[in-house]
Amino acid sequence: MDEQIYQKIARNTADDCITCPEERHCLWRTDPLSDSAGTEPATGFKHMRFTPGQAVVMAGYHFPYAATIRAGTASLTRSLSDGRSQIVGVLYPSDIFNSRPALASKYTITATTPLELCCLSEASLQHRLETEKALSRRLLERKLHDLQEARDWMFVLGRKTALERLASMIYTVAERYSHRRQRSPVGVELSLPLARHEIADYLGLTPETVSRNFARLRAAGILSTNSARLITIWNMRALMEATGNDEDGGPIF
Amino acid sequence: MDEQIYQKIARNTADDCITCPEERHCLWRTDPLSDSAGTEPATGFKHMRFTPGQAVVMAGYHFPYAATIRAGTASLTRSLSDGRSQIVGVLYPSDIFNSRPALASKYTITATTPLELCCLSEASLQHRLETEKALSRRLLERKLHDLQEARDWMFVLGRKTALERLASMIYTVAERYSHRRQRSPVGVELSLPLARHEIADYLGLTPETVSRNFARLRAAGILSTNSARLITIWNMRALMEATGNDEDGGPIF
DNA sequence: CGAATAATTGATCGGTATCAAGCTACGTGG
DNA sequence: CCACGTAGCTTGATACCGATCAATTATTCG
Repeated sequence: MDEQIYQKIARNTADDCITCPEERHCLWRTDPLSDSAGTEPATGFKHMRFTPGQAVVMAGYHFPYAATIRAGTASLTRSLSDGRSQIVGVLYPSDIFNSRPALASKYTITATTPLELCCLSEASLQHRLETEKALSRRLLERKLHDLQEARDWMFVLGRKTALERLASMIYTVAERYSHRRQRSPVGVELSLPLARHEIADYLGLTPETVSRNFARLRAAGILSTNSARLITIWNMRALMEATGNDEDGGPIF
Repeated sequence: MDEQIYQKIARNTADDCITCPEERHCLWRTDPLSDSAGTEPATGFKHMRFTPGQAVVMAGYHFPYAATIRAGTASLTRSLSDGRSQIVGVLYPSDIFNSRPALASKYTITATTPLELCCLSEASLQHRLETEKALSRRLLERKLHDLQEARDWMFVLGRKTALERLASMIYTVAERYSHRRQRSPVGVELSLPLARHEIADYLGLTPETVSRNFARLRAAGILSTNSARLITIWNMRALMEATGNDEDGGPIF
């Protein structure tokens, strides 16, 4: 897959960062404190859309852009030829992937909801990394955060029970979307970014076990499942307790 | 714990980067292509030693240095108050940790063998990040590598069997130390960086299960255990196959 | 409305945890 | 140098959680 193919996918020929819903958190934004602030309008972006289930990159292939998510969610998946697969990261709006576009991707990246990307070519990325001093620092901060997230999830996969894993995922999603979730009279309604089999691959479980543990959370009155993706959390406190995490992350003696 | 306490631990008052075994791979080295090359000799380092089992930092506490490993190994551990714990990373010579010394550590960092660190204070780190252009790029590359390692390990924890996990760990260690491992007439002898209970915490298993699977690898003639830490690998190919990984990491259709 | 796909529920199996008992290696002191 | 004690490692018996296989129900989409 080369750059030409992706040219055809691009829907927005004009750069519309001004109307971008993620403009404030976008890594590609020109820093107001930067030397080039104002002198050079944001340029060189390519916007792409993908439908749920559609692969953005296949493992082992080359995707010639570094990208941020404008809207929707995507998954990073590591697979084995025997069919086992594990989602090693879920990407939400403002997240970055493929930060070294020159190298082949080690993961398959798949849209899990309707997805909009904002892409920057290898050349543009290199140019901006050299001219915008703050960009590499911002990128480093972001990747340090991703690293911490990955390591936190290693604990979930290595040491938590099925119920704790599911509760952990739902709680994380609820926190991630806390600024935009819908409040119904009593509960908190939210749309999960993953289908059941994707949740299973994220939690290191089977879809059946995920289903059974949704049933347990329902039976405990913690949440209800309105449709496959849509749930209402009735007791956020109990959900938090079901994650198995300590009350506060403070030091332990 | 503040800087004064760590002053006392420091054994080497002089900067001996010239004699450092990791000098070639050290992140703190002054880049020969850098602007300040030669003008400013490496300075501001503090060397520390720790004995096996000794904690370098406790989770929730502050360690006022960014550090690289000169010699030995250390573990990054995430723990819960109910006793569950998971090693989320093993640090080898030339690895970096605590790259944001201003923040409290989320992990407990423990020496798993006799450990020698080369530490750089927050102030020195900031200074070097600002004056040495290449440093932040090198640090970013390093952290992107760590992130990939963490995600690869997520697959191990989420989807592999006990035997595959153990084989994966041993194979990784064998690769890591391939440049310095001892070759006996037939086998490859190597010293594991972790004790059994630490291996268990790294693999998301119990020490009993780890032991049983060492027995299985022994029975298969793949390796022998000379002492708790020292093993001889007789069949590297079979060990690789026991990891469950695909032959090559290429794309799958 | 009907077909295909996804999700749920049920029954059984198996792998790893747990509980318990030796064993081994190492350090300490006589 | 050896007796002893301790901690870590190994091995055994049993239990349980989640996987697997199978059937049913729900949902989505043409």
